[in-house]
Amino acid sequence: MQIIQHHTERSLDTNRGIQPTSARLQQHPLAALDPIATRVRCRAGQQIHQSAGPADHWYRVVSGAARRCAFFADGRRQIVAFLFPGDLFGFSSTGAYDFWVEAITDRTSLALYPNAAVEQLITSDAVVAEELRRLVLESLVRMEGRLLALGRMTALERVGAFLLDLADRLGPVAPHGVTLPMRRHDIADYLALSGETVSRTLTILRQRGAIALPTTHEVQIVDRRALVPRL
Amino acid sequence: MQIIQHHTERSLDTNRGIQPTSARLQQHPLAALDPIATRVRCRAGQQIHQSAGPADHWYRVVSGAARRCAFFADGRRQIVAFLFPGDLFGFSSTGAYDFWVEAITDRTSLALYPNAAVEQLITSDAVVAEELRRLVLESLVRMEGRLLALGRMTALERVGAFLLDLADRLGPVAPHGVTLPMRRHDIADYLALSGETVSRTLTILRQRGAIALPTTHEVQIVDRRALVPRL
DNA sequence: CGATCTTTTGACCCCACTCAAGGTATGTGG
DNA sequence: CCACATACCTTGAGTGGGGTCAAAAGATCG
Repeated sequence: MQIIQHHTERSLDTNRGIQPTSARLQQHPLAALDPIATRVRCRAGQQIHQSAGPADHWYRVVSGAARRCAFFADGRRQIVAFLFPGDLFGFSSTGAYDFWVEAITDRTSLALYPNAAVEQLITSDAVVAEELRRLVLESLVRMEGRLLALGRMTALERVGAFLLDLADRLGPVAPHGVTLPMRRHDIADYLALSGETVSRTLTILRQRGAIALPTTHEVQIVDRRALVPRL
Repeated sequence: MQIIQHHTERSLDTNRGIQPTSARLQQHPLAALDPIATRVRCRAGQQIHQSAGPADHWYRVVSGAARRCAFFADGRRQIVAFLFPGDLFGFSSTGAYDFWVEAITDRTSLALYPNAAVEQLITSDAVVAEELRRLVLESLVRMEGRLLALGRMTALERVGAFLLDLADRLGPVAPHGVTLPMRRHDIADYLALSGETVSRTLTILRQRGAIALPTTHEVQIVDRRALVPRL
């Protein structure tokens, strides 16, 4: 689940005068709480948050990248979501599974918002409440897409869809080149594959001319249609 | 197939007077809208709703059971969720994929609430808004559990977890016996397996003494722990 | 009580996993 | 700047869990 993709264009309100909230939303839904937010910096691999029971904070990724993981007792790992700047998390942390959030890159920084303050903001500010409702619904829809991917797509389709999704999220400006901040093994655990299969699949896509790999962590999308599994 | 019996029986509410919200919530979050709700009855296999674009109604399952499916162009199917009495849906329908909702059993009946009315209720009634927020978050958490299942569980673990989940949802009173309203192939598309594998897996669980199968569609859970993949 | 659909079981196959080895990027100390 | 260590990535060979195809056995219903 990619928790949130911040749609700034939605907030480009022409009426600035009377609505301070919509002006704040040009940044992010919780901007009103920034004065009381805590900032945290992490290095690559560092654990940010472990959910044992309900979270006491909402988190917002400010810069860098993070992964939200679930572990089985025997070591199997599933990455539930990759988190990028603007993404919120923490609100769906129940203690059902062993969820971790870890930084992927050095210099990953986050803002922490106390749960109580967020809940108070939701009840007091209708625009924020609306925006958060939209964000949670959006992450639900994203989740359903991931369900299809993990359930019924082949390795080629999963990797293709992943690259397209990442290109949309990370490079709206340059939609044909993405820098993957995560390792192959992370992609594997995100797509429910093995690291070797991810490698092999990328090689196949390159040989087919669907993508180019200037460096190990840079991907250029050459033939977009070759990556889409027709639904 | 189209919806046939579209008789709008107004809900038979005994208490029509003004009630505090908390009293209404003893029934369900949208109870306040029951007076304007539409009732629909379906037979097995009948299509209830197809999402082409945002839905114009919220739905609540009153009785029976339904499945929410997504289809690929080549026929691959993934059942996103099974819907049972009390479950709400329709709110996460975006046009991204081809989602259908179909009745599983005869005499499945639903209540339809106009989108506009629901949204107005949300903004006007804080308790309802809170309750719905809780429900959406709950379905998000459920979804994350499914992601783990489809991503990293074996066939045995998926079927085991499915039976336990269903027992919790359908038989809180008699936790050791469940009647499965759906066919094997539905379970398969829910768990991202083949129908044959579901059959084989149930046989294995029976042979191991984890479950008993008095009839094809009745399951008794004999050894609960044998069904749990230790997380 | 025959027609049709669903479930079970068997035989075989394939996609992706595992194990393993070699190659490449990254970092560290001299 | 280089030598070395330590990741990480790629590629190959072989295996296995679950898919597909097929047929028989149950269920369901007119």
